[in-house]
Amino acid sequence: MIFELPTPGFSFELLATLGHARAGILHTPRGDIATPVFMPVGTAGTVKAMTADELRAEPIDAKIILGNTYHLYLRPGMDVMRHVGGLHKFAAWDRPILTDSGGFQVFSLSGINEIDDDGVTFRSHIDGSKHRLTPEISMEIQGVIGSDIAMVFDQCPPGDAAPEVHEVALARTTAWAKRCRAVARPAGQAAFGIIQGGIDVARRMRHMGEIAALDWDGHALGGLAVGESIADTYRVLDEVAHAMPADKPRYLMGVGTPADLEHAIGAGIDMFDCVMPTRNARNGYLFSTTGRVNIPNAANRTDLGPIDPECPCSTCRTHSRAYLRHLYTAKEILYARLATLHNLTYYARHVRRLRDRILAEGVRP
RNA sequence: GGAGGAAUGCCCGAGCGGCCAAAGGGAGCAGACUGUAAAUCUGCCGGCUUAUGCCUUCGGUGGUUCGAAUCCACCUUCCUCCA
Repeated sequence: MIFELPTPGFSFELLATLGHARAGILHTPRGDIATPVFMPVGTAGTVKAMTADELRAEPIDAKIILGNTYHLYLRPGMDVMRHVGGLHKFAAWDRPILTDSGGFQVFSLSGINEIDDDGVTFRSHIDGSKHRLTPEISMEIQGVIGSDIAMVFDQCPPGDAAPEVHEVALARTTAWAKRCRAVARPAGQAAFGIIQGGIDVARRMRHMGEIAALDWDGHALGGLAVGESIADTYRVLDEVAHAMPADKPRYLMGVGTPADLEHAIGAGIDMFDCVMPTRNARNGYLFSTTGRVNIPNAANRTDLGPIDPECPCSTCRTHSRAYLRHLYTAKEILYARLATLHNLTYYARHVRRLRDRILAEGVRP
């Protein structure tokens, strides 16, 4: 079953469902994206430590990656971005790119910004200079970046925020979503709305209604895994995800652990992004079917086995835990590359395995 | 041969009478990381331990003192300068 999305060139094909879980294909002008999908995060125009070729090649074979409005706006800046003709050419990435709007930075950089109803004034984390981000500016920047999927500029409150804070953020996010919707986008750029509301299901459902009414190409759940308990995260997913419009892709922003992904897919989510595989790789945390591997641990000092005996990545096929531990300990640059390659492979295979199960055991819609 | 200087916990290195089990850094050990201010950050790091507790430590031996890593004497080792 194929659903045409509002933006020309985009459609969402549902292949199978298994309970609330779904397997499908998001068709875009720059290529198909098999869902559920994990999107590696490339905030500053690079999935840290990886080349575009490595991301495209098996076993990672990333169909889409992320970029970030706030970071790319600050550096290299929009003049450079215009000059080079957008992020695809700049980063030599010809597959789809999704850009986050800078909304998450309203949360993560809350110490250096001021929010008002019109937008957010940031202090650059690079040089302290002041910058303004509004829904219109965010969409304009995402247009210059030339991403395939733009996200609306939202306000993401922390997990422990009071109800009043959520209500204000909700009203703002809806108002900002309408303004984002009104901005003309470059041809071939889709846009997703973002549903906030914290861990209150009723609030979430209410906001979903407000956002879904604006005719997006997809919908995202924002503001989860931002400090609330895992139980709360899962409860919201269980009650909200399957209620999101079924004819459009459903994206859970910023999540999560392999277990989180499995749970969320079961709840009906189609798309994910998270810094966990890349950041944790650099910080010594490697994923394995045999359990987590803290590579700096002394236990790995003389272990000649691979990180994961079942992993087909070149890191696991070529190098031992002992060697990786040595590279990590010696702060060798190669470590970051080998570790990131492995963790992204683990995530890609994890999600593909879950997708295959839905296709094998599910039913055609 | 003579004159100075120095020896501190795994390493480097502060301390120069009590607030010193001894700053700081490194190494080591463990942990955190969820729309990336992160190749970052946190904790432990003499022993026993729940400890604001006890025990053993600052080259060695002896001494001064209520009290010494800190002062004195001698010894050992190393460094610099003069012959």
